[in-house]
Amino acid sequence: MDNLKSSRTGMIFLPPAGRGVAAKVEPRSAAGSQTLSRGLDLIEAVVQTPATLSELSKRLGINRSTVHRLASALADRGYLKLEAGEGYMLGAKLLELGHAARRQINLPRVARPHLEALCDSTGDAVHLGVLYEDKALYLDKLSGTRRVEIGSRVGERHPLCATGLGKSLLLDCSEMEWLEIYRAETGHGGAADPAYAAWVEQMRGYAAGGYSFDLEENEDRVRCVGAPIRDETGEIVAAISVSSVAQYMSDDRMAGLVATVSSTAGAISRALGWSGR
Amino acid sequence: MDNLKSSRTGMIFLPPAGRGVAAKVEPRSAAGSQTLSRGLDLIEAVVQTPATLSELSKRLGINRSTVHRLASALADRGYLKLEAGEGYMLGAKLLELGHAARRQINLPRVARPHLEALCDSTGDAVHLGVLYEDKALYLDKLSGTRRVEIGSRVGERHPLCATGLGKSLLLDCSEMEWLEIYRAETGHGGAADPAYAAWVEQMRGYAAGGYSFDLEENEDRVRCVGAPIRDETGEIVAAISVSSVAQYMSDDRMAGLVATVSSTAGAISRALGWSGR
DNA sequence: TTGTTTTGTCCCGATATATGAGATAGGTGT
DNA sequence: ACACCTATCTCATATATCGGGACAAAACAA
Repeated sequence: MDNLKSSRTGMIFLPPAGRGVAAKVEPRSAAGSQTLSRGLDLIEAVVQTPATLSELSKRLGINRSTVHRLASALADRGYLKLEAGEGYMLGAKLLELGHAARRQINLPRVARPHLEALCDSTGDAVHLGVLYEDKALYLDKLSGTRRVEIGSRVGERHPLCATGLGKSLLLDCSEMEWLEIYRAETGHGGAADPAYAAWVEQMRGYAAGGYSFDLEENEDRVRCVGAPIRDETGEIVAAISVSSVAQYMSDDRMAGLVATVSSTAGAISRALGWSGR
Repeated sequence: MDNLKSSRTGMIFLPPAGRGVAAKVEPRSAAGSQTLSRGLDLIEAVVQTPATLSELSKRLGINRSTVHRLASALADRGYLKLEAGEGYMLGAKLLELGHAARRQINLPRVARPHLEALCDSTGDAVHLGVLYEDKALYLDKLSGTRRVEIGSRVGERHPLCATGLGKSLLLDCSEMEWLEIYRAETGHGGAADPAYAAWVEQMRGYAAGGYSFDLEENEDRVRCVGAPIRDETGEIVAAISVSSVAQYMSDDRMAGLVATVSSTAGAISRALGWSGR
């Protein structure tokens, strides 16, 4: 049985998370404030699965009394909820705060420092973009330190199938969606189209590796390395790319850039609440 | 200017929240643990707008040193983030926790106790439902204590336009959407249709009041009072209704039930992170 | 430039505060 | 009936928190 999903609201009602065996969680650095840190440990100990008081006490290595005091304080304020027969679980306040956080955390500002670091370390032009109306919309651009300037501006929309950034936005799509998008963008494509077959073959490799290349496809003599940015749901919500003219972008250098770009994309993802990999 | 919204991901990038004058926040009950409570106060103090150390110190009436220790502890763990020139703002960890909370909090379980209380206090049948494929899908049902049984089951799908529960699911829709849904469901409707005009007139009243009635429209001799349930975004994600045969549902009694049903719906909404009204 | 007022960060003694052992009460299952 | 599980409460101890104050750096004004 598939999950019930309200077609209009998009809210999903999942079955209660299973009560698997929870690994002993190593409490984080008690930096600064023990009590506060323990309280946060408590919240995070319940992320995977609800737990009773003594379970939490064992996991965190804290006295039951202390756990009780902290947990009830958290429950009083809605950060946890004591469910009868289930123990403590995450509370509704966290939904509210998560929503508030999403309003405050905006992608361009969060990404900026990471993009600057990437630009400094590579010397090339760096782009940030999102999917918008079946195009890659550029939200930020940093010119590299090379002589040559890459001709692109914030606010411009570029093709999805022919740019490194655009391809990264599509890495999680199904092959059916790839076909649909490719057709919409190029006007051709299909099982019999050799150009499409080659493109899909490339995309499979990119999807498996979590990065993407642009080999002078969109603009002559311009090559890019792209990587996707994910939010707290794991969904791809944006992408970055490093671009330069072909003379600075040998195959070897591009292969080496993959790790760098992926690492930056991962850091931005984590700043958006992503907790994967 | 409208906000950029990725058509595929649905993620919205809002401009940074304005730095309005923030009212002095009265710290909640320091029940149990002062340190932990203050830490949580700190988080909640930056929900509306980012704030500097001394701003927070003033607002909460806590020494700057203490605020600094707590705030850096929170920042270390991602609950807050110190943005240069902006002060402290909500951190990415809250996105992660909000997402985890959404997986744990499932509507039927959260709603159950409230529905039971409502059923006990009214004596009538109580339903919980969501929008699913242009119908109202019943997720839970409690039979009342009356002799007569309302014939409906969990898992059934009922019309949107002719039930109290269904109408409540539609309260936030635009009039254009109302027309569309009404047409799809009844096969008629339009500016010239007197039945549709009357229906829309009723819906306007319901939308303004935040409740809905079913006056023997769906099933003969059955009347209902419905109210919408909202999540942390304020969106209507479900609805409840109280149903009984007409002999127990005088106009006066229905008018009186509005407050009761709305109150229950509000309580469930708050358990889903809603912070409105 | 210089002076003024922010910002975040750090230190350290006094004491308020969190801690944890243990006891209690209410369930649940055998 | 029992044993064993919850969550909750009390209280003496000492520890971790508190807050005054000092600091460097940055932002701002003159």
